[in-house]
Amino acid sequence: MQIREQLEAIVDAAIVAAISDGTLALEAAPAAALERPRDPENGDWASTVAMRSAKLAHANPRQIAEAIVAHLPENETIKSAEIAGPGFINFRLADAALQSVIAAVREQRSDYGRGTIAEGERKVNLEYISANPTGPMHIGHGRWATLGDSMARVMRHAGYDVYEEFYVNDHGTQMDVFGNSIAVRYMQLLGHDVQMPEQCYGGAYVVDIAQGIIDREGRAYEDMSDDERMAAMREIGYREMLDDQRTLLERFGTTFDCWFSESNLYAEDADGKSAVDRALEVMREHGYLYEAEGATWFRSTEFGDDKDRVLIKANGELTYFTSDMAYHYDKVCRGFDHLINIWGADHHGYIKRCEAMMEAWGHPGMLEVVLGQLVNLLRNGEPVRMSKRTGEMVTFAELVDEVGVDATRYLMLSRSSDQMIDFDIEVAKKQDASNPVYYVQYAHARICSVLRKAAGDDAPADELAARIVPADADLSVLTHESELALMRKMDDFAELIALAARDRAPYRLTHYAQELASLFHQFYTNCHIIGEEPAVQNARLALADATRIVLALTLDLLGVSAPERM
RNA sequence: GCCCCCGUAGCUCAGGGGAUAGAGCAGUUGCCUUCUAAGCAAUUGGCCGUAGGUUCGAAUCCUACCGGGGGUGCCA
Repeated sequence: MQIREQLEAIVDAAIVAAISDGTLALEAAPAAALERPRDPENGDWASTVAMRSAKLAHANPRQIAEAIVAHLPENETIKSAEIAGPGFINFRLADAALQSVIAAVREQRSDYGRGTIAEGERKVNLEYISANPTGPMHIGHGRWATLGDSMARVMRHAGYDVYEEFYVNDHGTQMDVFGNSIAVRYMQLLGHDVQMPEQCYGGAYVVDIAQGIIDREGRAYEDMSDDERMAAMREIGYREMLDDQRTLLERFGTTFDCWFSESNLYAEDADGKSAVDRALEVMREHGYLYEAEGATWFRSTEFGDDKDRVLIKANGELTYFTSDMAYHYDKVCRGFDHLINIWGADHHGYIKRCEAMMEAWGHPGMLEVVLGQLVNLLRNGEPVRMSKRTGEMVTFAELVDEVGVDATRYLMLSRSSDQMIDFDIEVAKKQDASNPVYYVQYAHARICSVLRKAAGDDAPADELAARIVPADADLSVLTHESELALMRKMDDFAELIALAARDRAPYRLTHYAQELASLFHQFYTNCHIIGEEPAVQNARLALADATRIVLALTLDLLGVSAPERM
């Protein structure tokens, strides 16, 4: 049990006791209302319950606080409880209570801070990136990749059952346009005088794809009809783009449980019906479809949307929204408790209609859209739009090539998703103190170095720790302020995970990692480890090892590596 | 017009209704013959955009306004 939970139970008991013997005039027991004081002078934990319940209890907060303190049961957790200011109850923890964190971390290892989520909320579908397979991913996709991946890791640690999904938009006219773009380039490269039509994909990568086809298969497609050639090139280009995306994301450490193909929504089953047909049917049964101006509309204004939305255009084609409706209907049918989509801020106008369709099916609130603000790419403070190599938009792949996975992930994650990011390539590349990722990794590497030194050999850190740090080390000698501060911070971990998961806010872990690293560096400076008398050395090694475990775990949840040497 | 995000130190940003608003960077100054100086310590720096409201208590919640960014297709 976490220290906070123990303390909460003790305070709850005191409140109940004060109420039952009439000292406190309240009908129901208020919550313990514990928080970490900003200033450590005010104790390890503080309760604001006295001030919160002053009105209901018709008493002044300090009196209430006194009543609660007087009823605190015997325990080994609290060293002192004093009343301060307008009615805070400031608790100081017994050293032994704080020290128990070290044993807990070293025992639970990568399970430290794991939580549980109740059935009925647990199964979550998380869809993110979903870049079109018609071109390379850009910087924004990099942000969603990092955010989605880390969110999944953090939510899993908090106890959610997260299913990660990438929606592949491989249906629709854009694919034909893409195929045609490659075909035109192909013919041009073979010396034919054909013009690239308007609204085609003009990027250099399209030429690369066409050249690749020529390199592998030569003139095999030269004599086909335009339609046949377009269809063939569409398939080749699609495979190539999808492979590129998968390869890059794997290298970036982001994997999916499912790559969901949009075209599958149009595949007919034994009854000759597709997922799209069925989704439309269900919506019609619910009575939210109508015909007007030759088109079929979804009455989304019923649920607060600005205007109704077209599903079937007057020319008989389906809109993109119809695909999305079928896709989400499919997700609902697959039995998730909750659906989360990560979108760029430029898609925010699309949210209302999607929420509307969920509500129309009787699942209000089931879809949650996490909007991420966009990324501005800079180099030395100057905006960069163009890649030096291609003269086009800098791609995500180029960014990872230049900056590296760890620094890219850390910087993308270090800001709240509703904060716009100015990503400066040159700053990201710096391997010095201005780059927080190295500060955190350095703390981890430093601990590993201490373990190596203490053991006298170069085995991996886990092995060294198991060998040289006794599991039952006497921790009572750890009473230095920088030792206690480190333990307090580690005790905050479970709560951090629960909050970061709840708020879909993995960026909080970057701040935590920096704080923990900073506290370790202070401890390292103030408290020597190797060469102290054995009891002290063992206890400090245990503390350092626990810090190593929590740092590595935090970095892992961010998808950032924890190097043992730097 | 309507919708979303942002406005806190010179810069980039934290701040789950609580005490004297924090961190990193940048600036200044110290600390390596001892476990990694990619480190530590000290110091400079604030009408929390403005005005109201709710509250015992507001940077935090509500309303209006000001400033910056984005969105508002029978496109995909």
